[in-house]
Amino acid sequence: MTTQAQGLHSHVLAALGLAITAGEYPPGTVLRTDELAQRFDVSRTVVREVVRVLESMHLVESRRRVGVTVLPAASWNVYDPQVIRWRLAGADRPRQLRSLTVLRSAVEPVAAGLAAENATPEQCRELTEQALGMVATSRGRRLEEYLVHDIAFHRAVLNASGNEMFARLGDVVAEVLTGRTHHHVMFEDPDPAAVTLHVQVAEAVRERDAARAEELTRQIAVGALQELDVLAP
Amino acid sequence: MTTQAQGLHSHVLAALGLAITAGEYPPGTVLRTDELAQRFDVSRTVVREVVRVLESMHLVESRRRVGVTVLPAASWNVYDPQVIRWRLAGADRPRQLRSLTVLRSAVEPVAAGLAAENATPEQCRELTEQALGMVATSRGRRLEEYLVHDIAFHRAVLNASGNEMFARLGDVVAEVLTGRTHHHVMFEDPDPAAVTLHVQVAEAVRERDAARAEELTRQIAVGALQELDVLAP
DNA sequence: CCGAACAAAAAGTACGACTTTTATGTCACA
DNA sequence: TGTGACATAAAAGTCGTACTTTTTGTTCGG
Repeated sequence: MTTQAQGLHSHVLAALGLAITAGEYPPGTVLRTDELAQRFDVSRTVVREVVRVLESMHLVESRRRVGVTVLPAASWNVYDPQVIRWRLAGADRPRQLRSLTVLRSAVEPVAAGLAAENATPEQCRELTEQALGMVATSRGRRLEEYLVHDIAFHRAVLNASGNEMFARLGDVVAEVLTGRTHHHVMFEDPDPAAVTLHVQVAEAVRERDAARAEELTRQIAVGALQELDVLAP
Repeated sequence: MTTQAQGLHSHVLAALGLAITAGEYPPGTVLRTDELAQRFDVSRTVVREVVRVLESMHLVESRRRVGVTVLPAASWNVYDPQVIRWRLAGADRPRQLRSLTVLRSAVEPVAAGLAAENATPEQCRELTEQALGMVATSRGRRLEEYLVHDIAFHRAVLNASGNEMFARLGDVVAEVLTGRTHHHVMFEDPDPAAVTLHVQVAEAVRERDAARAEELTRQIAVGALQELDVLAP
């Protein structure tokens, strides 16, 4: 689940990345490549490549004569999808989910407003289609199907905004929505009010009403934040 | 300037990263490690480490029997500070600056609102201090000094928000502000209205007036966007 | 007590041999 | 002529070892 892919490299990378983001090694801990090579039973070459990647994520810092030092969480590249996945898989998943939801609540309304101005007819269609898909699957414990449409909807909004920085948050949103759904008690259907809001956002975008699209999306975001408060007090 | 640091690795990484993000290699281009090793006159070991890092940024993909394939811009990790720096150094700097400013305009107001709720006295002091610093250096072509305070101010807001995702955008904002200043004609002093707004934001945060802090920051953001329209029509 | 020479430790780099995967071309068979 | 099995080779992946470079801690002399 974490991050498969074949190859020794991936394996070691996942193991170390997960361990570090989980706080298993307190900041300042030093690791030696030789030791790691031995521990994972791979060559130093592989370990070095892994360390370089970890270094590019600012999870560790490698210095001569010292070793590989684990960096404090404050310097991690928390926007790296890989890092996000590791952290969501780890212990402080609730905290992480909250940070990301707050980020969403800032970005998505603005993105929706821009989408209303920039969306192509094709993108409008996609948006409407996914909103309708949400309606169709919003009742009868079809949460998994609903999730697919939900993710596709938000991704579509972000893409239609025409801003690449927004568009690239699609993966993040997907992770958050997935995490949220899988943390819910799976017997409850989604909030009907939220579903309606999504349909209305699609409408607003189609009608080029930027202000309304933004405001409606803001309401969705508020709902998501409140929901989070209920789950993790 | 781009990204110093010593070592063959850094050198090759910078060269390749810069070239790829500059669009020098169209997506789909395949590079072979042996060829690269020869071209940069380093060992295959070094090239492999570089490729691994590039791969973690989703700039390239390495496949057996095929080589290292350059990926389309849509899959790049555009939130990676390193990638941002490369792109800002390259040709489509204006586009990049605009994307990032739009992102700022979405995030910073919300961050300011949260800062009003969460800022520690220490953070309030820092905020005020930087705002005053901006005032002090806002006249008399002291743009470089002004920039330092401007960056520190926005960084302080993002940090005070208490949200780590926001906090980590400090570097991005720093890049944007720096880029903007260095692109301006360096004879104009900053807009006095903008300076005032910063002072007012500091006030609002100090007085725990979240709505006002948010609104004022939104005005700053609007100003930044308009300014961008003037520069890059 | 301080500074400079020194020694050791760990990462950085290089090279060469070997393994594994896989795209592609080939050949036989239908 | 088309199709599927098979062989081939190309390129990345992995490993081990030897050597270089930087950095730090220590020791020795002033």
